Amino acid sequence: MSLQKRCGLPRLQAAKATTTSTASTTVVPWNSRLRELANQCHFAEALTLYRQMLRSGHPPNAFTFPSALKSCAALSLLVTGKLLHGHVVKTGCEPEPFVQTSLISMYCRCSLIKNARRVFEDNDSSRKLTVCYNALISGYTSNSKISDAVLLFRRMREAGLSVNSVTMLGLIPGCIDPVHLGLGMCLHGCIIKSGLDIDLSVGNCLLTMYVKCGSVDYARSVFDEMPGKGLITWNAMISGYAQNGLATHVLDLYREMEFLGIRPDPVTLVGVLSSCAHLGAHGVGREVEQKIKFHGFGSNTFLSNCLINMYARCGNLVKAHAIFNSMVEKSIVSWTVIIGGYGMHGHGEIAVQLFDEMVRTGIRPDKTIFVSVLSACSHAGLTEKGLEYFTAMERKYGLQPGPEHYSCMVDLLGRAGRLKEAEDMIGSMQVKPDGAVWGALLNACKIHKNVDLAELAFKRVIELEPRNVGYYVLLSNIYTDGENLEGVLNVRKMMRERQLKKEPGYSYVELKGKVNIFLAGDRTHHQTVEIYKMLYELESLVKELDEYKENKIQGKNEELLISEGVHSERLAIAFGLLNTLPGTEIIVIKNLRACRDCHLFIKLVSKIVDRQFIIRDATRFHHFENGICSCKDYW
DNA sequence: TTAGGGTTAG
Repeated sequence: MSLQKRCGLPRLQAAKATTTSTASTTVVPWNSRLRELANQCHFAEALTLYRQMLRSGHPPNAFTFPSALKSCAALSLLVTGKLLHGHVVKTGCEPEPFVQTSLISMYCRCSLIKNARRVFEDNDSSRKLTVCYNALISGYTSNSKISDAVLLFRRMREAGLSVNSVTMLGLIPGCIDPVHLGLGMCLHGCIIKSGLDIDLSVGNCLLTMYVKCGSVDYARSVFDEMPGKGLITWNAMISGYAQNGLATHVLDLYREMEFLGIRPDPVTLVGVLSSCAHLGAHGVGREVEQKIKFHGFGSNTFLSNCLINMYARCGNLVKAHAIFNSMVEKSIVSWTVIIGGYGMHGHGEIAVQLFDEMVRTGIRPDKTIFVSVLSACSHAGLTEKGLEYFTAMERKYGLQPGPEHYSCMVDLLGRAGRLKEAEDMIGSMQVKPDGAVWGALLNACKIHKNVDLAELAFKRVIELEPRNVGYYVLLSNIYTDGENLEGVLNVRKMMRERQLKKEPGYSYVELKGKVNIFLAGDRTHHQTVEIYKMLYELESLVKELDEYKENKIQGKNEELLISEGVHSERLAIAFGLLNTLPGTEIIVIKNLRACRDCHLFIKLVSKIVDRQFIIRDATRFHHFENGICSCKDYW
């Protein structure tokens, strides 16, 4: 069957299109409508109109093809695109630079770079305009062929063609990988030299490039130096900070934006909410929820998903579930975040029920939701259920498990004490195990005090992630548990040799929408003097407690022999006490696990002052029950 | 009348 018949397009009469012919004047209203539809992203309708146009005997001309080809490109309709190419040739429109550009762009969008190149090379060089080069450069970049894009860029300059902002917008996204940062910086130099840095889109694109390369400081200097910032600029910087885990920077920038009276859009608020979730900044999150209502973004599924995630991570599952229930259209992400929320707080049964309910509503699970549900099973001790889901994942849904699923399974079996099965599962993996898989086994060895297997897991995990301090700490703690001092010293020696240091622990308290961060021994806060005074008083009061004194004297409970010190948690507690009224709930968030010492300190302080303290780990809520962490930390 | 580009959740 011919391509034309397959696509339902009528045979085209050869008709030379010139702007002066009588035929072309009759097609003007068709072309206008076609362009209108394509510009409004009604691509399928645009192609239907194109077919109608041909059937009614109106031959297309050079003004018809760009809109039709753009529609094919947007819908990735390569067969129709090739057919249109045939029409272009038949009507003699091929040399037209605008048509040529549209053809190049269509082939690039359909990932047929060779055809795009052929169109480009087959044409007379005198008709190759900047736009043609731009289309092919952008095509190379979006098909991960950055070196070809650069070669073409050089050729373009050698041909004496002018380079404009769109050329740069085509090239820069090719440098979004840290390995291409050098090239990106060269382009940045070129941009400044040619004065294109004043273009808002170029600035936004450069900023995004630095963000994706992880060079947030460079991104910030581009941001600061941009003469006119648009909403996209603010959003790019906010989501850039969020993607790089710099949540406090996100909140500061959002405050600045508010101060300047710039109205946020849903994209801004997505970045802000993900940072609130990261920090456990419940208050700012609530404020953002009000803003969402105020601006009428309530029906935005992205934002609802972010709100659910934020409330769930801040421990407010009631609110998270209420938002989830109120959503008219729930996406798979909505189900993933609510299931993940219940899972991370140890409510595995609810997570499992929700998963089954989702499947009943006809949503097909994807790989990500299996991570949520498997990890929920693992934290709630639902071992058999987890194994059942893991089998169904491949057999029923045809999803090949990745390392992230195996690490959940190793964790699940490991926590249940089935260490041999966990080890065998790693051995049976179709994909290469990553650090998290061996790390899960190492963690299980700590729980079940299996030193031999721990040493093997440590050996493997260190091969994969030699600079991850957490694993050294874990092994050292395993040795401490087994009273193996030599082992502890060996780990410390290894760390010294490799110049590894444990990441400093910090704590934060959110107050009146501002996140107040403290490091151990921190003296940078503007209330430092009052905080230290308060901490000193608290420590003295704790020692006065009968409970403390009695245990100390009789040596009944070693746990109550807490040490003195300016731990970050204690500074956060003192700060919270200074700035809140009696009866308030103070949530202290930790970046790493809070030490047992600090949990005891909080417990005793709570007896003296009328405040309710909750200490939460920013990423690992499941280690805490009723605000008390069950993990020991000997460092 | 015509083409090429930048920010978004689990």
